[in-house]
Amino acid sequence: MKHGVSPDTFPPRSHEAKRVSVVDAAASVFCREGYAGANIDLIAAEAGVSRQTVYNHHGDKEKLFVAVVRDLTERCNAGIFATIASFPDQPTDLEADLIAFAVRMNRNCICNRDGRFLRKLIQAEGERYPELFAEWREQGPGRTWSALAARFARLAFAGHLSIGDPDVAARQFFALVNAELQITFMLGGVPTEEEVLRSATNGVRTFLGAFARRKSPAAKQAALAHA
Amino acid sequence: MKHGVSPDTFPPRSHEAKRVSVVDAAASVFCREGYAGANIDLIAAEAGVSRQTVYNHHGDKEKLFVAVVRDLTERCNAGIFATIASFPDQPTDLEADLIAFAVRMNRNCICNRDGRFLRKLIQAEGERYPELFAEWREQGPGRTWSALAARFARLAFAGHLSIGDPDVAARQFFALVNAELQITFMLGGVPTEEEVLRSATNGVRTFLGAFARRKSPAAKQAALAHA
DNA sequence: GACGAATTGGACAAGCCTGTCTAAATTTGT
DNA sequence: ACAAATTTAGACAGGCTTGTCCAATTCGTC
Repeated sequence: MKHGVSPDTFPPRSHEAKRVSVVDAAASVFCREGYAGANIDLIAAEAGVSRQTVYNHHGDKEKLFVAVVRDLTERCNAGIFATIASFPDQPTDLEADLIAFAVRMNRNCICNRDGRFLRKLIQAEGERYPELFAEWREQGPGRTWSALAARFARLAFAGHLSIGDPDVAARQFFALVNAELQITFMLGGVPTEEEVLRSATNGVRTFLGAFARRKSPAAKQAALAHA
Repeated sequence: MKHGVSPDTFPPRSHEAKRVSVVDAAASVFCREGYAGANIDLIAAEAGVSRQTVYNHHGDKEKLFVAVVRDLTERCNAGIFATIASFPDQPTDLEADLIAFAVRMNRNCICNRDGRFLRKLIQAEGERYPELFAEWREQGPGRTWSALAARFARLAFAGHLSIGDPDVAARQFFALVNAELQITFMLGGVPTEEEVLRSATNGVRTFLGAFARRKSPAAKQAALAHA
Protein backbone atom coordinates (compact mmCIF):
# COMPACT_ATOMS: atom_id res chain seq x y z
CA MET A 1 0.00 0.00 0.00
CA LYS A 2 2.78 2.33 0.74
CA HIS A 3 5.12 2.07 -2.18
CA GLY A 4 2.48 1.95 -4.86
CA VAL A 5 4.02 1.74 -8.31
CA SER A 6 7.64 0.93 -7.39
CA PRO A 7 8.14 -2.71 -6.37
CA ASP A 8 11.92 -2.22 -6.17
CA THR A 9 13.98 -4.44 -3.97
CA PHE A 10 15.41 -1.34 -2.28
CA PRO A 11 14.17 -0.54 1.20
CA PRO A 12 11.27 1.52 0.02
CA ARG A 13 10.26 3.87 2.75
CA SER A 14 11.76 5.37 5.75
CA HIS A 15 15.22 4.75 4.40
CA GLU A 16 14.81 7.56 1.92
CA ALA A 17 12.69 9.52 4.38
CA LYS A 18 15.59 9.51 6.80
CA ARG A 19 18.02 10.60 4.15
CA VAL A 20 15.82 13.62 3.48
CA SER A 21 15.40 14.28 7.15
CA VAL A 22 19.16 14.25 7.65
CA VAL A 23 19.81 16.59 4.74
CA ASP A 24 17.20 19.01 6.02
CA ALA A 25 18.59 19.04 9.52
CA ALA A 26 22.11 19.40 8.16
CA ALA A 27 21.10 22.41 6.10
CA SER A 28 19.73 24.06 9.18
CA VAL A 29 22.76 23.32 11.34
CA PHE A 30 25.34 24.21 8.67
CA CYS A 31 23.63 27.56 8.26
CA ARG A 32 23.36 28.30 11.93
CA GLU A 33 26.83 27.16 12.97
CA GLY A 34 28.92 27.33 9.83
CA TYR A 35 30.69 24.33 8.33
CA ALA A 36 33.40 24.07 10.97
CA GLY A 37 31.01 24.71 13.83
CA ALA A 38 28.43 22.21 12.65
CA ASN A 39 28.35 19.14 14.84
CA ILE A 40 27.30 15.76 13.48
CA ASP A 41 25.74 14.77 16.77
CA LEU A 42 23.58 17.85 16.66
CA ILE A 43 22.54 17.18 13.07
CA ALA A 44 21.63 13.62 13.98
CA ALA A 45 19.61 14.76 16.99
CA GLU A 46 17.84 17.43 14.97
CA ALA A 47 17.00 14.85 12.31
CA GLY A 48 15.71 12.42 14.94
CA VAL A 49 18.25 9.83 13.91
CA SER A 50 21.33 8.22 15.36
CA ARG A 51 24.77 9.51 14.47
CA GLN A 52 25.68 6.24 12.81
CA THR A 53 22.77 6.61 10.42
CA VAL A 54 24.15 9.93 9.25
CA TYR A 55 27.44 8.24 8.43
CA ASN A 56 25.72 5.28 6.80
CA HIS A 57 23.86 7.58 4.44
CA HIS A 58 26.42 10.23 3.60
CA GLY A 59 29.87 8.92 4.35
CA ASP A 60 31.42 11.94 6.01
CA LYS A 61 30.87 15.54 6.90
CA GLU A 62 32.14 16.96 3.65
CA LYS A 63 30.02 14.66 1.48
CA LEU A 64 27.02 15.59 3.60
CA PHE A 65 27.72 19.26 3.05
CA VAL A 66 27.95 18.79 -0.70
CA ALA A 67 24.69 16.84 -0.68
CA VAL A 68 23.03 19.68 1.22
CA VAL A 69 24.17 22.32 -1.24
CA ARG A 70 23.19 20.27 -4.28
CA ASP A 71 19.80 19.63 -2.77
CA LEU A 72 19.17 23.29 -2.01
CA THR A 73 20.46 24.40 -5.39
CA GLU A 74 18.19 22.01 -7.21
CA ARG A 75 15.06 22.98 -5.32
CA CYS A 76 15.78 26.70 -5.52
CA ASN A 77 16.39 26.60 -9.25
CA ALA A 78 13.19 24.67 -9.79
CA GLY A 79 11.29 27.29 -7.86
CA ILE A 80 12.94 30.12 -9.74
CA PHE A 81 12.07 28.73 -13.15
CA ALA A 82 8.52 27.99 -12.12
CA THR A 83 8.20 31.59 -11.00
CA ILE A 84 9.80 33.02 -14.11
CA ALA A 85 7.25 31.10 -16.13
CA SER A 86 4.62 33.27 -14.46
CA PHE A 87 6.12 36.49 -15.83
CA PRO A 88 3.47 38.80 -17.29
CA ASP A 89 4.24 38.60 -21.00
CA GLN A 90 0.95 40.17 -22.04
CA PRO A 91 0.33 42.49 -19.14
CA THR A 92 -3.04 44.00 -18.48
CA ASP A 93 -1.68 46.37 -15.86
CA LEU A 94 2.10 46.36 -16.16
CA GLU A 95 2.85 47.93 -12.80
CA ALA A 96 0.55 45.64 -10.84
CA ASP A 97 1.70 42.60 -12.79
CA LEU A 98 5.38 43.33 -12.22
CA ILE A 99 4.81 43.94 -8.52
CA ALA A 100 2.94 40.67 -8.19
CA PHE A 101 5.72 38.91 -10.05
CA ALA A 102 8.37 40.42 -7.80
CA VAL A 103 6.47 39.45 -4.67
CA ARG A 104 6.08 35.87 -5.92
CA MET A 105 9.77 35.65 -6.73
CA ASN A 106 10.68 36.96 -3.33
CA ARG A 107 8.33 34.82 -1.34
CA ASN A 108 8.79 31.56 -3.22
CA CYS A 109 12.48 31.67 -4.04
CA ILE A 110 14.44 34.18 -2.03
CA CYS A 111 12.81 34.50 1.39
CA ASN A 112 11.78 30.91 1.89
CA ARG A 113 13.79 28.38 3.81
CA ASP A 114 15.75 27.00 0.87
CA GLY A 115 16.58 30.40 -0.51
CA ARG A 116 17.83 31.80 2.77
CA PHE A 117 19.87 28.71 3.55
CA LEU A 118 21.45 28.50 0.12
CA ARG A 119 22.36 32.17 0.15
CA LYS A 120 24.01 31.89 3.50
CA LEU A 121 25.97 28.78 2.58
CA ILE A 122 27.18 30.43 -0.60
CA GLN A 123 28.31 33.50 1.28
CA ALA A 124 30.02 31.54 4.03
CA GLU A 125 31.60 28.65 2.15
CA GLY A 126 31.54 29.73 -1.49
CA GLU A 127 35.27 30.28 -1.65
CA ARG A 128 36.01 26.85 -0.27
CA TYR A 129 34.03 24.96 -2.93
CA PRO A 130 34.53 26.91 -6.16
CA GLU A 131 33.24 24.30 -8.59
CA LEU A 132 30.18 23.57 -6.48
CA PHE A 133 29.07 27.18 -6.41
CA ALA A 134 30.17 27.93 -9.94
CA GLU A 135 27.63 25.31 -10.92
CA TRP A 136 24.95 27.10 -8.91
CA ARG A 137 25.93 30.39 -10.47
CA GLU A 138 25.54 29.14 -14.01
CA GLN A 139 22.36 27.18 -13.46
CA GLY A 140 20.74 29.70 -11.15
CA PRO A 141 21.39 33.43 -11.48
CA GLY A 142 22.92 33.08 -14.93
CA ARG A 143 19.84 31.52 -16.41
CA THR A 144 17.48 33.56 -14.31
CA TRP A 145 18.87 36.78 -15.66
CA SER A 146 18.90 35.58 -19.23
CA ALA A 147 15.33 34.41 -18.97
CA LEU A 148 14.21 37.65 -17.38
CA ALA A 149 16.16 39.69 -19.92
CA ALA A 150 14.36 37.86 -22.68
CA ARG A 151 11.00 38.70 -21.12
CA PHE A 152 11.92 42.34 -20.81
CA ALA A 153 13.11 42.40 -24.41
CA ARG A 154 9.76 41.04 -25.43
CA LEU A 155 7.91 43.68 -23.45
CA ALA A 156 10.10 46.31 -25.08
CA PHE A 157 9.41 44.90 -28.51
CA ALA A 158 5.70 44.97 -27.79
CA GLY A 159 6.03 48.63 -26.92
CA HIS A 160 5.53 48.41 -23.18
CA LEU A 161 9.08 49.27 -22.18
CA SER A 162 11.92 51.35 -23.51
CA ILE A 163 15.09 49.47 -22.65
CA GLY A 164 18.69 49.81 -23.75
CA ASP A 165 20.32 46.60 -22.54
CA PRO A 166 17.83 43.94 -21.38
CA ASP A 167 20.47 42.14 -19.30
CA VAL A 168 21.25 45.28 -17.38
CA ALA A 169 17.56 45.92 -16.92
CA ALA A 170 17.05 42.43 -15.53
CA ARG A 171 19.78 42.81 -12.93
CA GLN A 172 18.53 46.25 -11.98
CA PHE A 173 15.01 44.94 -11.64
CA PHE A 174 16.13 42.45 -9.01
CA ALA A 175 18.26 45.04 -7.28
CA LEU A 176 15.43 47.56 -7.09
CA VAL A 177 12.82 45.12 -5.97
CA ASN A 178 15.04 43.97 -3.10
CA ALA A 179 16.48 47.36 -2.29
CA GLU A 180 14.70 47.70 1.03
CA LEU A 181 15.33 44.12 2.15
CA GLN A 182 19.10 43.99 1.91
CA ILE A 183 19.85 44.67 5.55
CA THR A 184 17.34 42.08 6.64
CA PHE A 185 18.86 39.55 4.25
CA MET A 186 22.34 40.41 5.46
CA LEU A 187 21.50 39.59 9.05
CA GLY A 188 19.73 36.38 8.05
CA GLY A 189 16.28 37.68 8.92
CA VAL A 190 12.97 37.07 7.19
CA PRO A 191 11.15 40.17 5.98
CA THR A 192 7.45 40.39 6.65
CA GLU A 193 4.97 40.04 3.85
CA GLU A 194 4.31 43.73 4.09
CA GLU A 195 7.98 44.68 3.79
CA VAL A 196 8.29 42.50 0.72
CA LEU A 197 5.29 44.14 -0.85
CA ARG A 198 6.49 47.65 -0.09
CA SER A 199 9.99 47.02 -1.41
CA ALA A 200 8.55 45.48 -4.56
CA THR A 201 6.11 48.33 -5.06
CA ASN A 202 8.72 51.02 -4.64
CA GLY A 203 11.19 49.09 -6.77
CA VAL A 204 8.78 48.51 -9.63
CA ARG A 205 7.64 52.15 -9.62
CA THR A 206 11.24 53.32 -9.94
CA PHE A 207 11.92 50.66 -12.56
CA LEU A 208 8.98 51.83 -14.63
CA GLY A 209 9.95 55.44 -14.00
CA ALA A 210 13.18 54.68 -15.79
CA PHE A 211 12.03 52.19 -18.41
CA ALA A 212 8.34 52.69 -19.07
CA ARG A 213 7.84 53.82 -22.61
CA ARG A 214 7.31 57.55 -22.67
CA LYS A 215 6.83 58.24 -26.34
CA SER A 216 3.28 56.99 -26.33
CA PRO A 217 1.15 59.26 -24.16
CA ALA A 218 -1.41 56.47 -23.79
CA ALA A 219 1.09 54.12 -22.15
CA LYS A 220 2.28 56.79 -19.76
CA GLN A 221 -1.23 57.72 -18.89
CA ALA A 222 -2.07 54.11 -18.14
CA ALA A 223 0.99 53.72 -15.94
CA LEU A 224 0.26 56.85 -13.98
CA ALA A 225 -3.39 56.02 -13.51
CA HIS A 226 -2.46 53.32 -10.99
CA ALA A 227 0.13 55.29 -9.02
CA MET B 1 63.28 59.38 18.98
CA LYS B 2 60.44 57.14 18.08
CA HIS B 3 57.63 58.23 20.30
CA GLY B 4 58.10 61.94 19.82
CA VAL B 5 55.43 63.85 21.72
CA SER B 6 54.12 61.13 24.04
CA PRO B 7 56.48 60.34 26.94
CA ASP B 8 53.93 58.00 28.52
CA THR B 9 55.01 55.29 30.85
CA PHE B 10 53.16 52.78 28.74
CA PRO B 11 55.22 50.54 26.52
CA PRO B 12 55.19 52.97 23.71
CA ARG B 13 55.69 51.19 20.45
CA SER B 14 55.56 47.74 19.18
CA HIS B 15 53.13 46.78 21.91
CA GLU B 16 50.33 48.63 20.16
CA ALA B 17 51.72 47.68 16.79
CA LYS B 18 51.36 44.02 17.69
CA ARG B 19 47.82 44.53 18.91
CA VAL B 20 46.93 45.98 15.52
CA SER B 21 48.79 43.24 13.74
CA VAL B 22 46.88 40.59 15.67
CA VAL B 23 43.51 42.20 15.00
CA ASP B 24 44.28 42.44 11.31
CA ALA B 25 45.37 38.84 11.05
CA ALA B 26 42.35 37.76 13.09
CA ALA B 27 40.00 39.62 10.74
CA SER B 28 41.50 37.78 7.81
CA VAL B 29 41.33 34.36 9.43
CA PHE B 30 37.84 34.80 10.89
CA CYS B 31 36.62 35.72 7.42
CA ARG B 32 38.35 32.88 5.64
CA GLU B 33 37.55 30.13 8.13
CA GLY B 34 34.50 31.35 10.03
CA TYR B 35 34.43 31.84 13.78
CA ALA B 36 34.44 28.17 14.71
CA GLY B 37 37.03 27.27 12.10
CA ALA B 38 39.41 30.06 13.00
CA ASN B 39 42.46 28.78 14.78
CA ILE B 40 44.35 30.92 17.26
CA ASP B 41 47.67 29.39 16.27
CA LEU B 42 47.02 30.37 12.68
CA ILE B 43 46.09 33.91 13.66
CA ALA B 44 49.26 34.21 15.72
CA ALA B 45 51.39 32.89 12.87
CA GLU B 46 49.72 35.21 10.36
CA ALA B 47 50.32 38.15 12.70
CA GLY B 48 53.94 37.15 13.15
CA VAL B 49 53.43 36.80 16.88
CA SER B 50 53.41 34.00 19.42
CA ARG B 51 50.16 32.48 20.54
CA GLN B 52 50.71 33.67 24.07
CA THR B 53 50.86 37.25 22.87
CA VAL B 54 47.43 36.91 21.35
CA TYR B 55 46.07 35.80 24.70
CA ASN B 56 47.97 38.52 26.54
CA HIS B 57 46.39 41.18 24.39
CA HIS B 58 42.86 39.96 23.94
CA GLY B 59 42.02 37.47 26.64
CA ASP B 60 40.19 34.82 24.64
CA LYS B 61 38.82 33.98 21.24
CA GLU B 62 35.46 35.60 21.73
CA LYS B 63 36.89 38.88 22.99
CA LEU B 64 39.25 38.88 20.06
CA PHE B 65 36.35 38.44 17.69
CA VAL B 66 34.45 41.31 19.24
CA ALA B 67 37.55 43.51 19.01
CA VAL B 68 37.86 42.64 15.33
CA VAL B 69 34.27 43.58 14.56
CA ARG B 70 34.43 46.82 16.50
CA ASP B 71 37.62 47.74 14.74
CA LEU B 72 36.21 47.05 11.29
CA THR B 73 32.94 48.82 12.07
CA GLU B 74 34.72 51.93 13.23
CA ARG B 75 37.03 52.15 10.24
CA CYS B 76 34.28 51.42 7.75
CA ASN B 77 31.95 54.01 9.21
CA ALA B 78 34.71 56.61 9.16
CA GLY B 79 35.31 55.87 5.49
CA ILE B 80 31.64 56.01 4.68
CA PHE B 81 31.13 59.41 6.29
CA ALA B 82 34.23 60.79 4.64
CA THR B 83 32.88 59.65 1.31
CA ILE B 84 29.39 60.99 1.91
CA ALA B 85 30.95 64.35 2.62
CA SER B 86 32.12 64.32 -0.99
CA PHE B 87 28.57 64.09 -2.32
CA PRO B 88 27.95 66.54 -5.18
CA ASP B 89 25.60 69.05 -3.57
CA GLN B 90 26.05 71.62 -6.29
CA PRO B 91 26.62 69.42 -9.28
CA THR B 92 28.07 70.73 -12.50
CA ASP B 93 27.26 67.53 -14.36
CA LEU B 94 24.88 65.52 -12.22
CA GLU B 95 25.30 62.20 -14.01
CA ALA B 96 29.08 62.32 -14.01
CA ASP B 97 29.17 63.55 -10.43
CA LEU B 98 26.89 60.81 -9.17
CA ILE B 99 28.85 58.15 -11.01
CA ALA B 100 32.09 59.42 -9.53
CA PHE B 101 30.49 59.46 -6.09
CA ALA B 102 29.24 55.90 -6.48
CA VAL B 103 32.64 54.69 -7.64
CA ARG B 104 34.32 56.35 -4.67
CA MET B 105 31.85 54.82 -2.27
CA ASN B 106 32.36 51.43 -3.76
CA ARG B 107 36.09 51.51 -3.91
CA ASN B 108 36.75 53.16 -0.56
CA CYS B 109 34.07 51.60 1.61
CA ILE B 110 32.51 48.51 0.10
CA CYS B 111 35.12 46.73 -1.99
CA ASN B 112 38.14 47.42 0.15
CA ARG B 113 39.52 45.02 2.71
CA ASP B 114 37.58 46.36 5.67
CA GLY B 115 34.30 46.52 3.83
CA ARG B 116 34.51 43.01 2.48
CA PHE B 117 35.57 41.56 5.81
CA LEU B 118 32.90 43.34 7.79
CA ARG B 119 30.19 42.31 5.39
CA LYS B 120 31.21 38.68 5.56
CA LEU B 121 31.41 38.66 9.34
CA ILE B 122 27.98 40.23 9.59
CA GLN B 123 26.51 37.67 7.25
CA ALA B 124 28.17 34.73 8.93
CA GLU B 125 27.94 35.63 12.62
CA GLY B 126 25.37 38.41 12.76
CA GLU B 127 22.74 36.26 14.38
CA ARG B 128 25.12 35.13 17.10
CA TYR B 129 25.95 38.68 18.30
CA PRO B 130 22.75 40.66 17.95
CA GLU B 131 23.75 43.71 19.98
CA LEU B 132 27.13 43.96 18.31
CA PHE B 133 25.66 44.10 14.84
CA ALA B 134 22.65 46.14 15.83
CA GLU B 135 25.18 48.78 16.80
CA TRP B 136 26.77 48.55 13.37
CA ARG B 137 23.39 48.77 11.74
CA GLU B 138 22.45 51.97 13.49
CA GLN B 139 25.78 53.68 13.17
CA GLY B 140 26.49 52.50 9.64
CA PRO B 141 23.70 51.90 7.14
CA GLY B 142 21.15 53.77 9.23
CA ARG B 143 23.09 57.00 9.20
CA THR B 144 24.42 56.48 5.71
CA TRP B 145 20.93 56.31 4.32
CA SER B 146 19.73 59.27 6.30
CA ALA B 147 22.67 61.34 5.19
CA LEU B 148 22.25 60.34 1.58
CA ALA B 149 18.51 60.92 1.72
CA ALA B 150 19.17 64.43 2.99
CA ARG B 151 21.49 65.10 0.07
CA PHE B 152 18.94 63.84 -2.41
CA ALA B 153 16.25 65.96 -0.79
CA ARG B 154 18.50 68.96 -1.24
CA LEU B 155 19.08 68.15 -4.90
CA ALA B 156 15.34 67.80 -5.32
CA PHE B 157 14.72 71.11 -3.62
CA ALA B 158 17.28 72.75 -5.90
CA GLY B 159 15.37 71.39 -8.86
CA HIS B 160 17.83 68.76 -10.01
CA LEU B 161 15.75 65.75 -9.05
CA SER B 162 12.11 64.82 -8.79
CA ILE B 163 11.81 62.50 -5.81
CA GLY B 164 8.89 61.16 -3.84
CA ASP B 165 10.49 59.65 -0.74
CA PRO B 166 14.17 60.55 -0.31
CA ASP B 167 14.83 57.55 1.95
CA VAL B 168 13.54 55.16 -0.66
CA ALA B 169 15.58 56.93 -3.30
CA ALA B 170 18.73 56.58 -1.19
CA ARG B 171 18.30 52.84 -0.74
CA GLN B 172 17.49 52.40 -4.40
CA PHE B 173 20.53 54.40 -5.37
CA PHE B 174 22.79 51.97 -3.54
CA ALA B 175 20.94 48.99 -4.93
CA LEU B 176 21.19 50.23 -8.50
CA VAL B 177 24.79 51.21 -8.32
CA ASN B 178 25.74 47.74 -7.02
CA ALA B 179 23.27 45.82 -9.14
CA GLU B 180 25.93 44.20 -11.31
CA LEU B 181 28.29 43.39 -8.46
CA GLN B 182 26.02 41.35 -6.25
CA ILE B 183 27.13 37.92 -7.38
CA THR B 184 30.75 38.90 -7.02
CA PHE B 185 30.06 40.19 -3.52
CA MET B 186 28.17 37.06 -2.64
CA LEU B 187 31.09 34.82 -3.46
CA GLY B 188 33.51 37.08 -1.60
CA GLY B 189 35.27 38.27 -4.74
CA VAL B 190 36.65 41.70 -5.57
CA PRO B 191 35.21 43.36 -8.66
CA THR B 192 37.62 45.01 -11.04
CA GLU B 193 37.78 48.76 -11.32
CA GLU B 194 36.10 48.47 -14.68
CA GLU B 195 33.20 46.41 -13.34
CA VAL B 196 32.65 48.94 -10.58
CA LEU B 197 32.59 51.77 -13.08
CA ARG B 198 30.21 49.99 -15.41
CA SER B 199 27.81 49.04 -12.65
CA ALA B 200 27.87 52.60 -11.31
CA THR B 201 27.33 54.08 -14.76
CA ASN B 202 24.40 51.83 -15.58
CA GLY B 203 22.95 52.32 -12.13
CA VAL B 204 23.17 56.10 -12.16
CA ARG B 205 21.66 56.30 -15.64
CA THR B 206 18.68 54.27 -14.54
CA PHE B 207 18.44 56.27 -11.33
CA LEU B 208 18.34 59.51 -13.27
CA GLY B 209 15.99 57.96 -15.77
CA ALA B 210 13.55 57.55 -12.91
CA PHE B 211 14.32 60.63 -10.83
CA ALA B 212 15.85 63.30 -13.03
CA ARG B 213 13.53 66.26 -13.17
CA ARG B 214 11.59 66.13 -16.36
CA LYS B 215 9.44 69.21 -16.10
CA SER B 216 12.29 71.53 -17.00
CA PRO B 217 13.37 70.83 -20.58
CA ALA B 218 16.73 72.41 -19.87
CA ALA B 219 17.53 69.90 -17.11
CA LYS B 220 16.52 66.99 -19.26
CA GLN B 221 18.53 68.27 -22.16
CA ALA B 222 21.57 68.62 -19.92
CA ALA B 223 21.19 65.11 -18.60
CA LEU B 224 20.79 63.59 -22.04
CA ALA B 225 23.68 65.51 -23.52
CA HIS B 226 26.12 63.33 -21.60
CA ALA B 227 24.48 59.96 -22.30
C1' DG C 1 75.40 48.20 30.41
C1' DA C 2 71.51 47.18 33.37
C1' DC C 3 66.82 46.98 34.53
C1' DG C 4 61.99 45.78 33.89
C1' DA C 5 58.41 44.74 30.89
C1' DA C 6 57.01 42.23 27.03
C1' DT C 7 57.58 38.29 24.10
C1' DT C 8 58.61 33.67 22.93
C1' DG C 9 58.43 28.64 22.43
C1' DG C 10 57.08 24.81 24.29
C1' DA C 11 54.84 21.71 27.37
C1' DC C 12 50.51 20.71 29.29
C1' DA C 13 45.59 19.41 30.76
C1' DA C 14 41.00 19.36 29.46
C1' DG C 15 37.47 19.20 26.28
C1' DC C 16 35.33 18.44 21.95
C1' DC C 17 34.68 16.29 17.50
C1' DT C 18 35.12 13.01 13.80
C1' DG C 19 34.79 8.62 12.18
C1' DT C 20 34.85 3.49 13.34
C1' DC C 21 33.31 -0.53 15.55
C1' DT C 22 30.24 -3.56 18.06
C1' DA C 23 26.30 -6.03 19.67
C1' DA C 24 21.55 -5.47 20.50
C1' DA C 25 17.05 -3.93 18.97
C1' DT C 26 14.01 -2.69 15.41
C1' DT C 27 11.98 -2.48 11.04
C1' DT C 28 10.86 -4.39 6.41
C1' DG C 29 9.52 -7.61 2.89
C1' DT C 30 7.85 -12.12 2.00
C1' DA D 1 6.35 -15.57 11.52
C1' DC D 2 11.02 -15.49 9.51
C1' DA D 3 15.07 -13.62 7.51
C1' DA D 4 17.57 -9.79 5.89
C1' DA D 5 18.57 -5.25 6.17
C1' DT D 6 18.63 -1.10 8.82
C1' DT D 7 18.92 1.47 12.88
C1' DT D 8 20.49 2.32 17.43
C1' DA D 9 23.28 3.32 21.61
C1' DG D 10 27.41 3.36 23.30
C1' DA D 11 32.25 2.81 23.64
C1' DC D 12 36.44 4.06 21.61
C1' DA D 13 40.87 5.92 19.47
C1' DG D 14 42.94 9.65 17.31
C1' DG D 15 43.35 14.28 16.32
C1' DC D 16 42.83 18.97 16.98
C1' DT D 17 41.94 23.32 19.83
C1' DT D 18 41.57 26.29 23.58
C1' DG D 19 43.55 28.39 27.31
C1' DT D 20 47.24 28.16 31.07
C1' DC D 21 51.80 27.95 32.96
C1' DC D 22 56.70 28.70 32.93
C1' DA D 23 61.56 29.43 31.98
C1' DA D 24 64.42 31.61 28.67
C1' DT D 25 65.00 35.38 25.69
C1' DT D 26 64.46 39.75 23.54
C1' DC D 27 63.26 44.57 23.51
C1' DG D 28 62.98 49.37 24.94
C1' DT D 29 64.49 52.69 28.14
C1' DC D 30 67.45 54.90 31.45
